[in-house]
Amino acid sequence: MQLGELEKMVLNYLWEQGSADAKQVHDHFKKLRGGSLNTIQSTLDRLHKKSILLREKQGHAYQYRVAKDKKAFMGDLIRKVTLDFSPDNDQLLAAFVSLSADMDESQLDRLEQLIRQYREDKQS
Amino acid sequence: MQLGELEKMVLNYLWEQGSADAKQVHDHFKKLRGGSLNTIQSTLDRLHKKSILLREKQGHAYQYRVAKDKKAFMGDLIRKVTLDFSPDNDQLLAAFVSLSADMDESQLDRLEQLIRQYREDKQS
DNA sequence: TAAAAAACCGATTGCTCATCGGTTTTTTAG
DNA sequence: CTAAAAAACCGATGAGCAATCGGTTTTTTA
Repeated sequence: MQLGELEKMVLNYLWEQGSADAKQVHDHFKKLRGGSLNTIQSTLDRLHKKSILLREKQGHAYQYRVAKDKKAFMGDLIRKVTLDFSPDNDQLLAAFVSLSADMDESQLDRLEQLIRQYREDKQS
Repeated sequence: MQLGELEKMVLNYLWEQGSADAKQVHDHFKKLRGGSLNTIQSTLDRLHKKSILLREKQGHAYQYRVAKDKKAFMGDLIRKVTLDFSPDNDQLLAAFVSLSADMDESQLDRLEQLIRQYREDKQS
């Protein structure tokens, strides 16, 4: 399962908006990139079939929203692209630190803080 | 740019071996999954064109090796799939911690240790 | 220098995303 | 209640890319 350019844009829009129907999404994107309502419709449908979007009939039209919040979604994405290359978490950690090569002190602080927080959450 | 199944397997093999020519790669995979030498050849070529593999004529045939080590490669991969969803690093960090939800204490320890080490390396 | 090995080229197949026309179903307004 | 409008659904087309491999050219080597 692979995300296309429009799909990614739609996801970002839906995270911003919380939820929206096809028309709203189309209204937003027709200025930015054109394309018919049908294209948006089928993109929403594709994402829904992939279980990335949830939908619910709210009055007349389906309201779509992303099933997971952004950080969980990104976490899954990272795990997915990573899994083919490292069964264990150790190399994932190493990759992450390598990725952090352009992070500054404050961001490393923040990462440490997140780890602490995560440990606390875990305890409860 | 997107990696296929065979391409990923070849990459893993090359990280294990350090380097190999088409024949060696084919010998390895024909048991596991069949396929002709030509298929391996063009897969190596495709990866080479993508600049993921380096090659150098060593005697008769090209020796292929992965341009980056595994952790740098994975780091790049993570950054790539992530970039479409978060311009800033903050959400990447959050995603990573969310991904870590199934990590145990010892792995969190290890992550902290890697951060410390990274900070030291940075200083020099 | 001829045979063997390797590299290269190009065609085919099988995905999947993007796109949209047309049809059916549902909603709504008169 | 029914006709028009809106929304959903269906199916076709085109583009892009990985996998596959046959055939040809180039290079190596015995």
